[in-house]
Amino acid sequence: MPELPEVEVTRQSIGGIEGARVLALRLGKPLRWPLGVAPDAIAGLRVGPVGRRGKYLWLPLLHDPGAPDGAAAGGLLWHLGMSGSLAFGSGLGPPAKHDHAELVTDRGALRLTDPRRFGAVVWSPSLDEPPARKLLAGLGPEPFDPAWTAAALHAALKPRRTAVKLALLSGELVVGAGNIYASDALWEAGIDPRTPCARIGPARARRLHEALRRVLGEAIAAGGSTLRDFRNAHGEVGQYQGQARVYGREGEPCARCGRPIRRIVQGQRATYFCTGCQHC
DNA sequence: AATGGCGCCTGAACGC
DNA sequence: TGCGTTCAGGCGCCAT
Repeated sequence: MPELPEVEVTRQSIGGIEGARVLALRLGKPLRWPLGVAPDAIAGLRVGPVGRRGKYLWLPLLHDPGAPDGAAAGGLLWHLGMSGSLAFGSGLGPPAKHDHAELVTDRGALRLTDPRRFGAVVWSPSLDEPPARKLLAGLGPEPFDPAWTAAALHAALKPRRTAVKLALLSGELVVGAGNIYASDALWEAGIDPRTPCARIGPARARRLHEALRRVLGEAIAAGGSTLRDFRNAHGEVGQYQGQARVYGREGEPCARCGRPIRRIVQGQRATYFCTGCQHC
């Protein structure tokens, strides 16, 4: 579930953890990557403001002011993988089968539930040092960064020959669009998902730039998409799936031209689009 | 260098 | 309490 909107909704819903003191970090079955630090080593640290880069969450952990070793101790990089979600609260109950990480604080526990265990919690001394530096290297620009312009998108498209849908999924053009929002943004922009990137000129790049921001922004406002597992940290489902343009709507009429929406496979992933109003 | 494909895991839905 | 197959929203790694 988690693409940028779901991760951002999660970030916003765990804001209450800022300022909490870490009591313990408990791990269940192995996640995608090892934690990289002894869990005991972070006890006593304070949680700073939660950040997001692409589909990663960054939970800064700080020493108390005036501590001899400075303010920033490091932080935890969280990734929700394909099936992860976070819950935060003081009454979560005992961990269940798919709860594989839990940061216990004096304001409640932050718990990662992740059936498929493609998610991760990784310690890093900062975002600019390994392992965070390596994990975040190669990520494209943030879609809502004012510095990310239509011209920048066009320049990033120009040297690529791959299909634009696949390029969007790679996160190199811009971060955050996964399978749902890549399909929907391309419908919004009227671009066939099979179009080679290099064939997209400035006008269509501008439409795609606008479409990505619109679709991702609407999805955040809708609380994300809940196809199966996703919940925000308060346990609430998202609503975007009900307003998706094309994702998951094979055979239904296109909202713009009425033709049936088609499903194809690109890079072993489903792509949904309208043959009537999306052009190569 | 760029690109395409694989595999990590588990659970649900489907066809037989 | 049927069983085997297919599919699922991510992403690092490998071979080409």
